[in-house]
Amino acid sequence: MRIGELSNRSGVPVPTIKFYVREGLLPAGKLTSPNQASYDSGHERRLRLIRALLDVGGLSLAAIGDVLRAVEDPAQPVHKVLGVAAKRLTPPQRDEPGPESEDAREEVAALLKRRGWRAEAHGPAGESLAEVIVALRRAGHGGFVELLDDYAAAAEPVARADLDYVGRRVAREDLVESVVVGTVLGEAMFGALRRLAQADASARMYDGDGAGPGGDGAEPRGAEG
Amino acid sequence: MRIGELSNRSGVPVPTIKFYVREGLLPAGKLTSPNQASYDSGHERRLRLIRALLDVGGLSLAAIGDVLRAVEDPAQPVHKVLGVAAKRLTPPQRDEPGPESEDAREEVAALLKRRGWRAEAHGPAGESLAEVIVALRRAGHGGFVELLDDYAAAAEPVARADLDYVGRRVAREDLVESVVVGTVLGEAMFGALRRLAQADASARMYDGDGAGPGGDGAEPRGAEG
DNA sequence: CGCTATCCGATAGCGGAACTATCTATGATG
DNA sequence: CATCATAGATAGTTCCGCTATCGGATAGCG
Repeated sequence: MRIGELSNRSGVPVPTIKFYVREGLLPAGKLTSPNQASYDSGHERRLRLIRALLDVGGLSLAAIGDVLRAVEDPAQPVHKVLGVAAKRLTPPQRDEPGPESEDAREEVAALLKRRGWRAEAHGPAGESLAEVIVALRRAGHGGFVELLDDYAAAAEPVARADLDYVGRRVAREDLVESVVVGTVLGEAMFGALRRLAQADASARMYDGDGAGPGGDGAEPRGAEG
Repeated sequence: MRIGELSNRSGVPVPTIKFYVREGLLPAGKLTSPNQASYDSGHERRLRLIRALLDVGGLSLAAIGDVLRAVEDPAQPVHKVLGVAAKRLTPPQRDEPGPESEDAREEVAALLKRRGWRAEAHGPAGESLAEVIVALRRAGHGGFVELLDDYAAAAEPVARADLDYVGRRVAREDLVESVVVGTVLGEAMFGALRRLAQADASARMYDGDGAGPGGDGAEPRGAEG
């Protein structure tokens, strides 16, 4: 297919497709003549993946580029690709280290030990956890950190489900892509579910189980949607 | 204190503080003379909150402004503030609705029913869940949607923990702020934990159960290709 | 009283991200 | 043959989150 059709199918404007090619996010079409290139379903799929990671996953184009290149590189072990995805999922920190960071890092390490997790406390995920802890404390909500273990307990079955989904893949590239999609879009999915579950818990708490003081009283209907 | 000290304490440059004031994120200092204003610990706290939501939570300044104004408005019921936070947590969608969105929305409604959640299927959280589902399908990973129930099950205890934390607050503004912080920073916290748990699960799966170091960071000895 | 550091408030500029517009040359298509 | 889409290149645009600079006023010190 030509670029116009690719644009129609994917909903991405032609100039944007060209831009993505320039940025190395999308392989160029196969030139059939000096001013004509043909694109296939692989391009379409890639384009949809880019948009998903961009719009829903919230990754930057630079991050997407890194991830996609890692996915395509057969020399990259799976967990390294995941590492790239994880690193680029969170914006770069801008704090200087400081002693509070040290404390937070130790807490992360202690948590890993407590739960017997085989993960590097100083990898990207551990670092971003430490950053969150620091940020919570600095914002005056250090108490929230007490929920760490509850959160960690909930994260285990989620991670198992992720890996289970991934485990059904056969081809390496499929597998790696699944990991990335699962990590990035799964985060968005869980976030939305969590907010729904919060709404439910909040409705029960503030409306009571059928009526109640409600705290504020501007609730037209407590349930359903 | 004067602006210089506020800057030193919070680590935010003076021009940036002024900028935040201009943007309505931070109340202006109390003028003691035409060119002198004094700031208090409330300003400092607010500043730390802004930075936490910005750096770790990934909210935009505009979103933070909306949230903070909602927090400060005593007329806003708690769940509305949460709604603002939830809405601004996810970037605005840019898809036209289409039939796939309709399917996804129905799936969300069905999920809520299945789990007996009292939440609005068409509120911001429900909408973003539907968007994630659409994005997964469009990216060719519709299978991931099968994990919805596993994810939802894990989200329940997390939401309970959140509400439990929030429930310990007394003053309304404290309470609302806790909800926001919990929602926004909690998401980052869970995301990091999930990636750690994935690293653990992945290490067990790919390295075998007693082999070497797992994790997603730098692998000293090449585990594979 | 003078001196300098700081401050307020306002305006303008900057750098990065993600496009978007325009242009030329060339070949595809009816 | 005329029109149209395309490749490839360069330049421009919009938004965001600051950052720099400036004019005037004041603080506080000797």
